[in-house]
Amino acid sequence: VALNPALKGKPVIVGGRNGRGVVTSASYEARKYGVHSAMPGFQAKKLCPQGIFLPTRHGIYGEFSQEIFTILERYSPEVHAISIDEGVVDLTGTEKLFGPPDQTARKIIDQIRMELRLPASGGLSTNPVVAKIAATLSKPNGFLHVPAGSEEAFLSPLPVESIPGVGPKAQKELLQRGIRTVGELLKDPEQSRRFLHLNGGSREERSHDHSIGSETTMDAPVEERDEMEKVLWGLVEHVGRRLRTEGTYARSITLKIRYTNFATITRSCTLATPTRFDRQIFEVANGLLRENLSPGRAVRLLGVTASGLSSSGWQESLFGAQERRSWDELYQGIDRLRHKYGEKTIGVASPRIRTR
DNA sequence: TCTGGGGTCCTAGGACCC
DNA sequence: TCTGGGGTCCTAGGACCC
Repeated sequence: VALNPALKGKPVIVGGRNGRGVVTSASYEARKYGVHSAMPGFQAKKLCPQGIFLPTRHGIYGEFSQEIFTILERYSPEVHAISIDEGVVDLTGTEKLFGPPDQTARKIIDQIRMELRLPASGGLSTNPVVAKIAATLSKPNGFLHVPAGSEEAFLSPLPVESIPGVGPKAQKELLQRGIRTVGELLKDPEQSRRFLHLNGGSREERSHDHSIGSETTMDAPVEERDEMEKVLWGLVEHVGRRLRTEGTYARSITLKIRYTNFATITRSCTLATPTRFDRQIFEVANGLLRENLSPGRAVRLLGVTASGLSSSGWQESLFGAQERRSWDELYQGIDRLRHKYGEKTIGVASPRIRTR
């Protein structure tokens, strides 16, 4: 709607076109028909045939995301991204500059609405998790303040699935113990520890081990090894490029295979030497494919993920620093050419790499 | 009509070390 | 004679989030 005001008030469904794929997002008008994110496209079409189906536009989302965080950072240096469109702002100590936190929070939300013409909601509390729950409850376009001291009273009547991290499985498990609300959960110390991380740092504040991955569902199931290798190369080039632009090396490579019956396996391999180079990543991923692919079964998805990332793979490297540097230079050149002339400009001479 | 793609976190078992 | 306890790393799978 920010880009096309004519869509205001219409049932808009992003993603899930052609019956393939799933819904990424749906406007409130579309949700009235039961359409929601992660729903298969054909189902959304059935529920809401008059829906306006739009393709996803990731570049645009990233641009809006940056603008959102630029606004958040006007009010505090302590801004933590929870996702592409959600952030936690620590307003501790900002009273002298901006006034009472609840007024500041409202101002932030207003600025996002006015400057970016995006709907925005927010929550304010003494704890990031409580603030997030409050923000979710205030949707759409609301604001909810949970003052200090009233946190427990606010949380107690809420269903356990209001807690971030409590999904259908956990909800069912808790129900079997007779726990429906957060208040009931709070009476059970063991279950509270499992699901409610109000102290000791919120989920989004804990240190995390980055990973960079790429996966794709093929247009049609693939049985030919040659074709799988071509797909794998595309994924590896994507991952390799991202490793290089982020200046990191990966110590582990994980291959993901999903068969047509949706059975999914992952197989990983940790290297002696961290890498960011397409050929090496491909060697590892293709080796994992060779060793783990069930013969004769058609594959619908392949994925490659790099993890155990570090910017300083050098010390532990078994490679000579010199050799590594020349590889780095080679791939810098490849990335420049691809950036300048397009992705198809330069590729490997042959996707068949001999492994020793 | 089949079910995306990007991630993080947790668990559990086994190898290995001291 | 039949087997401790603590810790780390690696692997695989699954829950969950947006």
